[in-house]
Amino acid sequence: MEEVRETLPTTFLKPNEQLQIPNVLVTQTKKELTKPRNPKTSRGRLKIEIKEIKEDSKRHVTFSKRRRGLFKKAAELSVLTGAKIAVVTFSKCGRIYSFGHVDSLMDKYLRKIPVNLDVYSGGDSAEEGGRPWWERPVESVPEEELEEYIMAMSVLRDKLGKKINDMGSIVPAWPINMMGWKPQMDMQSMGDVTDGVTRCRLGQNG
Amino acid sequence: MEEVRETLPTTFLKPNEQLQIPNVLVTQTKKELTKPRNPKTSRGRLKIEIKEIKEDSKRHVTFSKRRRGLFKKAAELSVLTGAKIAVVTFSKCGRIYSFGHVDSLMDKYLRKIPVNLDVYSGGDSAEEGGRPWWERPVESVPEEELEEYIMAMSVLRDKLGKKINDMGSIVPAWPINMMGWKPQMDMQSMGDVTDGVTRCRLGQNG
DNA sequence: CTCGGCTATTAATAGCCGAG
DNA sequence: CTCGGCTATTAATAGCCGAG
Repeated sequence: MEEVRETLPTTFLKPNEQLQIPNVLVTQTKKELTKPRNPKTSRGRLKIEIKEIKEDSKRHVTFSKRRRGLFKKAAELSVLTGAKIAVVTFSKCGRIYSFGHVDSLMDKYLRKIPVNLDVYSGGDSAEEGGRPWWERPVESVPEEELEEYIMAMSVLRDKLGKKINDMGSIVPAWPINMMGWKPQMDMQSMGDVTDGVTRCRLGQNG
Repeated sequence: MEEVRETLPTTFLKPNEQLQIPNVLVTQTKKELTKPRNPKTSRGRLKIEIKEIKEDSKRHVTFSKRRRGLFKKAAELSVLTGAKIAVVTFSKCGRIYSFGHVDSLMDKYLRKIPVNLDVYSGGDSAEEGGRPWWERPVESVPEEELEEYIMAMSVLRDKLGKKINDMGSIVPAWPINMMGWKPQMDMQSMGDVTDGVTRCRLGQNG
């Protein structure tokens, strides 16, 4: 694997901090500073069970790493097959990361109502039904009932598309950079929707 | 311009065919049928360059395989970190595959205007700018201009969410199964938008 | 032609350190 | 505490084969 110096800055984008552009020079310096590792320091990649990681710190790291991996995969797939791909991830803390084409639109309007639609009952009753949630059918969702709303949204989306097409015809597509966004909503309203969310990062500090 | 052959291009999910649940027994049988492989038959995974695959057949296979891989990754990330993830892939032929939470909504309304928004100029001028499209900034897109539309969509989305929340509170989330969808639009209208799309699978047959 | 299944091999990443 | 960078190891997958 080559030394991909990701220009992915400031992993999580704190509200008060400024974006810091990483210098390539620093990388080299850091590498020299770290003392050569003992031959058997790392235990290598360990096999893990696919279930929710309880420890906040660990989960955070995993989210960050795997999200990057996921985006890379998406990028590769897009280039290899010429497909258009959109990926959106909502972290438990409510942070939104996105990647891809349609994504740009997604983000823009999810920014308004981030957690509103994704109402979980609370815990992870995911695998209790015998199958994880992503393998369950959608039969239980009455599609017809939603048609009217969807139609309306389609019309709006159509307008939106036309407008953008009009303005930004220079750009092949108007993607968004890999980047974290803090949802622009108050913690209060978030608390209304999902109870545990606001306490995501407070468990260890408070 | 070639003519459309009578064979339906539906490789993935013919409208008249039923989804077939794979039996475990069949697997065993097949394994027995295949003769034991020569010790050095497979060359193993070969390193490939990340650029568009020209051969249609090969690209198709890659799309199918890597899409599955991507969805699996997304699923794992979702379970491990408790994040909500949505992934949408548009194949070059216009087929839509989706995965995840928000996704369900995405699909529903992308189904109406699939290729409309993702107007490519045509070819792959992706990497000409020095960077691939997904690493470019979005500065060139005037966000403010779109606010009104987005606001309108947000309102609609809000309503939609409430309605769903009202109806389907039993379901923890209303995901969509991994599944291929043929976009429900005529080839004509597709031809209006992107010129090359309709000729996706016709190059080798005619 | 088109796709699922099979391996050898590459690519992703879990845990660990060190710095801030 | 929080995060980037480093390896040993697991997980994904390119090409191939056989069936429909």
